[in-house]
Amino acid sequence: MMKAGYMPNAGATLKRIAKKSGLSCSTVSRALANHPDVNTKTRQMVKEVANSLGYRPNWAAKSLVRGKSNLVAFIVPGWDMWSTAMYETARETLHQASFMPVFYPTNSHTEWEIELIDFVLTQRPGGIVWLPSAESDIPKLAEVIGASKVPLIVLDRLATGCPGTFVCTDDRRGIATGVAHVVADGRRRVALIAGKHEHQTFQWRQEGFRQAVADAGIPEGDATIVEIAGYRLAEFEPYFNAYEAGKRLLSQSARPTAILGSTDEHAWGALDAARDLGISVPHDLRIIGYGDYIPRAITRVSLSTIVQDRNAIVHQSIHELLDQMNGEYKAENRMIVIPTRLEIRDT
Amino acid sequence: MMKAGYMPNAGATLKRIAKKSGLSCSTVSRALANHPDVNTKTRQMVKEVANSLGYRPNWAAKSLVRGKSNLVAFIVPGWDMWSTAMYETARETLHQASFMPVFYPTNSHTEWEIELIDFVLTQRPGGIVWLPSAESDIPKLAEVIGASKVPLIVLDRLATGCPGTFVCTDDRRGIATGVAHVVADGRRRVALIAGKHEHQTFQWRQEGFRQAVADAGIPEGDATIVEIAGYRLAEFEPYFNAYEAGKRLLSQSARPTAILGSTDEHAWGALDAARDLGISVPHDLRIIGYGDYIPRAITRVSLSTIVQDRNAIVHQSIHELLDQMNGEYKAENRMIVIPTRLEIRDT
DNA sequence: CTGTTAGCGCGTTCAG
DNA sequence: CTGAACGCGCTAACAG
Repeated sequence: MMKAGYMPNAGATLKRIAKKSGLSCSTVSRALANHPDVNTKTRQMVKEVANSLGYRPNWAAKSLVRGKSNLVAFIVPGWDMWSTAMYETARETLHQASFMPVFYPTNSHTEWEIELIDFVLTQRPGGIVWLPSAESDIPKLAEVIGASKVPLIVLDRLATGCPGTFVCTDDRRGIATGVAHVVADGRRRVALIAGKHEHQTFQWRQEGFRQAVADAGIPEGDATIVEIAGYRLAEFEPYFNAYEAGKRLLSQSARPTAILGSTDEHAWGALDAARDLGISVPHDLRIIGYGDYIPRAITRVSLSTIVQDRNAIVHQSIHELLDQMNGEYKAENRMIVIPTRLEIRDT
Repeated sequence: MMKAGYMPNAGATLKRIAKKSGLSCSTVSRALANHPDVNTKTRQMVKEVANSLGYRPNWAAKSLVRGKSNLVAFIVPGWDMWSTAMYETARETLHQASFMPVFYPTNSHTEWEIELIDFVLTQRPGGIVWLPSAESDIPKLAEVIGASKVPLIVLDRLATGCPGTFVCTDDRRGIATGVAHVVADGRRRVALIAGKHEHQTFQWRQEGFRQAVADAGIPEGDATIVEIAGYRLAEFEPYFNAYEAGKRLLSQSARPTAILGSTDEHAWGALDAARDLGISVPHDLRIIGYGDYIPRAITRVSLSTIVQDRNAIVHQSIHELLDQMNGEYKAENRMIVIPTRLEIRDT
């Protein structure tokens, strides 16, 4: 019995189609599923009846009987254009494999991410692509997802003890490329504005920075790392905090001649700090971001950045996920590293 | 029988909990649903067992037996930050009403939007919030959704024959406010860069413009409307096309001294055209957008714009939707108009 | 090629 | 307060 309010699709169901066309449920089911062994005429007829009734299959029933659904859940930061684009890119491939990508935006609030993942598991998805938000309690969530045995891809983070596949970019080398570039450009006082979260990937970016300045023979005092707090992308916290950090850095007597960000937002904050202090970029200051997910069409300045190759990341992820879903299990904690590419633009 | 690949939650189910705790399914069901007439101790025990088994209810089964699901589907342009923010705002309210908001991003491709809506209906959602993408075939889709009898809110568009509630901003007056402002500022040659789609809401913006310039006594030749094509937000088509249009407009001998956009992207395109032509904004040219959904933190220039009050829109929409879902049906084709507010910033 | 039957996991009667 | 039985809409196994 429908409860109240509305009667979905006027209650068009297999049974009703069966009755109206004088067939059995199974035949109707087979006809609509394009099962081979069903008379072409029958199929035709069934489809017409279904159409006339405005039939739309009941997804819940299908998932229930199958023991799992055809969903592939993208649990990703909602405000991050990176993730939206990723979803977009993944769609076609998944669709061909008759999976339905669904986008579950997180908002850098751990409690919500927990609740969301809980709900997603409730839907028995065929697979999960997870880009943990900066604040999420990765170990705990990883355990939960792990226990559910759903095929899992974790993006841009490392979650030890989590049974999925990790797809990251080469953080250390990425940042190092940026440092090498500005050093080659004659900048000998460099700074990194780094996010203050403990995710492995951000630590690697710091490591890459340290290593690179050491390799370049830059004295310790001339290489600064500023850790800033602030996670909420939606409120642009990383940007605003980086702005403040940038102002402080650039107000020093011996101010840096190059600033790298461990994300694009960080670099952007520094860029605006430079503008407001009247420092000319790139002449007096080089600025390099990391990620390439700020839409250039509306920024009026093209940020130079270490590009994370979205297409490669997504293709690898989806490929890997489909493999996992097909049971072609590869190994525990497989890790796929995607190379980065420095792209020099206006800064 | 689970098919293959994985066994969701190690197959923890009501029955298994029942067996392990020596109770019946129904008791377990009631206990977990916090049904009042169940012994407190029993409930306690059941919950512990459930927990130890890593039980997670099966969403499909629940939806199936209920005849509909607890989903509220947001079918909205994925690249539009407006919609992400909206989803975010709606979340809490819906959650309290024990609905689960789910975000289904569209991409300005009609075929995909059709497919998506088809899928969403398959999930028997409790309600739908729909912001039709620029290219979508509104009448057709409206009919489909209408036939499903799912409570529906349509945002920022008008879909005649569609049985939902419309929530729009006051387009005519909004644009008119913008025109009045620049005229009061002494600008007597004004242009509107308008999207070339036939959605009612964009027509209204054109109407508002025409009326306002007439009211201001501006001669016909000094008021221009440029219709531009290009829908795909993800590729910033509106921006790029507006940029070209802006260049053309501003290269005329008697160039406009104020340009309004019928969206923020349009205004932004004009703004960049002005920059590249060396025209000083706002001194020699005023530029006003519509919408206020370009994130100011990364644009380096704050666009003056006619603000669509997101909060009001969302609150009204969700309120209305919940009413509809509770069966408090109001009228066919109710229309809610949210006032706009001109906000003057850098342009 | 088609019909019959059973059961997916859960909520909901109706009896106790 | 608890249990037994039924059915939601659909697919799959087995007969014919």
